[in-house]
Formats: sequence, C-alpha cells, structure tokens
Amino acid sequence: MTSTKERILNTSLTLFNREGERNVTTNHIAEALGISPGNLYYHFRNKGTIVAALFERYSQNLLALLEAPQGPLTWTIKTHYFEGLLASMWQYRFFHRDLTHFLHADQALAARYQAFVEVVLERGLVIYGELRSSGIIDVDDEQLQGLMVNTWVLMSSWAALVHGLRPDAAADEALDESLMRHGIYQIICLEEPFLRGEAREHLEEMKARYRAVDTTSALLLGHVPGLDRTGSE
Amino acid sequence: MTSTKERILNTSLTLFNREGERNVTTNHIAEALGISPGNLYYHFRNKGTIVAALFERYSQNLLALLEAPQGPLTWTIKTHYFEGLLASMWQYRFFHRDLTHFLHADQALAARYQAFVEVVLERGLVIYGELRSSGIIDVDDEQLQGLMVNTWVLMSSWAALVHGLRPDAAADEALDESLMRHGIYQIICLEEPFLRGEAREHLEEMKARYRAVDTTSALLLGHVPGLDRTGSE
DNA sequence: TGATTTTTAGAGTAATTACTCTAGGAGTCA
DNA sequence: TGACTCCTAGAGTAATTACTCTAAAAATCA
Repeated sequence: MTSTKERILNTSLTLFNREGERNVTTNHIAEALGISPGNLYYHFRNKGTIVAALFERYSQNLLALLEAPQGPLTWTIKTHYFEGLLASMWQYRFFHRDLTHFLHADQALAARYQAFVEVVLERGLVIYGELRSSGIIDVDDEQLQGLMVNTWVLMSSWAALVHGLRPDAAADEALDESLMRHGIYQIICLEEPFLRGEAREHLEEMKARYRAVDTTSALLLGHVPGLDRTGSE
Repeated sequence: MTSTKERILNTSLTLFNREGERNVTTNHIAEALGISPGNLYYHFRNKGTIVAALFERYSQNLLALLEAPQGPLTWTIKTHYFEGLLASMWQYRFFHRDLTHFLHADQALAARYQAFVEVVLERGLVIYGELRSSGIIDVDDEQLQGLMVNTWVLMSSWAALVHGLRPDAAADEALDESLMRHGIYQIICLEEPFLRGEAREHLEEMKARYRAVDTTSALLLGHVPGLDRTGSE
C-alpha cells in the first residue's frame, strides 16, 4: 500500500496536469484524496514543496532514462529512446506549463532546474555525438549544438503547446498518444537533413510511423491550405 | 495624452511581463498607475478582459507585420523580418508564458488564439514558399510543413523558455536583446541545411551576427558568465 | 500492558483578491 | 445656469485559499 505522502503526490500530479497547478488548491487535493487539509500539511509544509517534490520525481525519472546504457546506437533506437523521454515529460507536463512561475517563486528549485537542463543537454550532446561518430548524422560542432538546443526547446515546449491547442480537457488517451508521436515527428524533421546511411534508409518508414494521421495535423496545421499552391507555382 | 484605458493596458503589460500575470493583482495595477480600483473596473469589466485586450493588441501587431508587403524576398530580408516578429513577441511575452491558463479560462480567447495561429502558419508557409520558388531553400512540401511548425514552436516558446533561465528579473535590456538574437540564431540553425544559393553565401555572416557570443552557450549550455559582450554590432 | 511517536481529522483564521457600490468631480451642450 | 454624460475615488465585501492548531486515533515500541 502506497504511503499517504506518495498518494498526495500522485493525486497532485493528476490534478495539476488536468486543471493546471494554478487552479488546484491544497484543499482540493485533500478533498480528492479524502483526507483532511491538516493531514496534507503534515506531509508537506506548503504547496510549493509538493511541486518541488514532483519536480524531483520528474528529473530523477528523466535523468535515469538518460543514463541508461544502450550499446551500439542506431538512429532508430535513438528515436524510440526519445519517444520514451517525451512520454515521461508528458506525464509531468504541468511543470513545463508553469515553469517560469515555479522558478520565479522558488530560488532553490530554479537552481536545481538549471542544473537539470545542463545535464540533459550534456547527455543529449553525447548521444548525438555517438550518432555522428557512427556516421549516422553529418554535422559540424556548431550544427550539433544548434540541433541539440532546438531539440530540447521542442521537447520541453511540446506538451504545453499542444495542450493549449487541443480540444477541451477531454481526457482522450488516444489523442494524447497521437500528439506525442507528432512531437517525435517534428524532431525527425529537425534531424532529417543531417541523416546519412542507415538512418536515411529508415527515414520514410519512421516518418510514416510518427506522422500524425488526421487529428494532429488538424490541430496545428488545421485547415491550412498553403501547400497546394506553393507547390505548383 | 493617452487615455486611461490605454494607460491601464500599458502598465498591465509591463507588470505582466515583469512579474507574471499571476502575480499581478488588479489593485496592484491601479496602484502602479495612481488610480483607484473602481476606476480600473470602470474601463475593464474584469482582469480577463485586460488580458484579452492585450492579446488583441498583440495579435493585431503581429498580423500587421505579417501582412506587410515585401517585394522580392531574400533570405537576409526574411531573417531580418523574423527578427521583428520575435521582438514583437518578446514585448508580449507574458502571454505565451501563461498561454494554457488563459486559453483554459476563456473560451472565446481560445478560439481567437486558434484562428490567430492558423493565420500565422498560413502566412509563414507563404513566405517559406516564396523562398522556395526563388531557389533559396530546397525543401519538399512535407519538409516545408515540418520546418514551419518547428519555426513557430521555437518562436512562440523562446521568450518563456529564455525568461525562465535568465538571471533574476534584472531588467537588462542588453541581455534581452542578445537573447532575442539567439532566438533568430536557432531559427537559422533550423533552416541552414535547406539553404541554397544567395542564402548559403550569407550564412556565415548571418550566423556571426546572430550568434550570442557568450550568452548562447552560457544560458542554455552552461552558466552565465557576467555578460561580457565583445564589440557586437 | 503502558508510553511514546506518528499520523490523521477538522474546525478555524489571517490574508489576499477580484470586484461592487455610491457619490461626487469634470467636461460638454442647451 | 442647469442637465447630462463621462470619468474617477475609495471604502467595502464576499469569496477564496494557503496554512495553523488542537486533539484524538493509530501505529510502534518497551
């Protein structure tokens, strides 16, 4: 049986993701759990510590994934790997959604977050570096850095962005998954021009796999008709 | 002399950007202006309408920029043009920072925002389409779409992301400008592999111009080293 | 068992905050 | 002048909300 502390975190996470941290009061969390506010405050000094604890879980989660050894790295494996990362980030999407507020409100959290980003980028550079060594991507140092930053911006913003555009807080798991796949698709778009050898062979297959069939393109590229025209001109 | 209504909007914008909309109360806005809360509420039914009015200003601002005719389009011009867009977005950065909350709280605003994004993407596709027609970028339809989405994600997230990482709310104009230039640099990184002809010739020059000398690697890829900008023009 | 510590309930509070209401000044037009 | 509208002040309020306090149940230990 999970401890009360754990249950508070789990419920908070669910509510934060669904309603947005700003709209979830501590009383609301307690009520959802069927415990008293006093009990909640016995386990967490204040609301901020709940957020901080969730960030800890989030960052541990992500860093663990990033530490995982992987033997010979192919582009396909790497992409699948990124898919896992994005899924983890989606689980804690409330965090990136209100990131600036949290960092503004909690100096210590800000420092931990900064360190976290540094490690993520560092590790990401290693991964891309390995791909380069294997001749899978063809980039110079500068392009590698640019690519890494863009990948991170995309991943860390994707959830919030997509969450803002999707139809009303309908808890549609199928849609969510499709949106995450679209995120990976966009990363593939980032990498595509640099891909060589093995990766190039799998490119179309991978694009097809992650390309959002209907719903996703509908969301971001709605009824944008621009392409038919520019193609023929 | 600007009307009270305008002054309320201006002050709100300033405070929202600096403190975050969440931390700025209506009383606070009134106080900053030296007017009474009652007066504020005479001009705006509630806080949400202030946000909505600011979004209107923001979207009009951006759409006007996007409508601007431009004659023959070079990559250099386009990049300079994007710089203007990003600067406008930076002026209203509070909006993208709390975007999901605003959309969640105001159905009508959500609809307007969705329409806004559609127009922006549409217009962006036209611009990239023109570059393609001129042989400046070499992409197929699918790559064009992918590029467009990534550009938009990058631009609309950049302010919030960077704001979260920069040192404490120091109102450092020089730093801000450097960060915006870095945003353009990242877009250049997105486009670089597709560039041909004229653009390719100006690539290094443009990269040099927008590359943040210290701050780039500093903010996102390391620690901020006191901002020692060596003669940049 | 009794003693002690951990966990819980739940009423309560101080502070905040979005917003209201009334009354009156200030400009305009007759 | 008076009447009418626009604008402003500022006291006040209802509701929310993060958080406290006391006491008791439950678990742990001697």
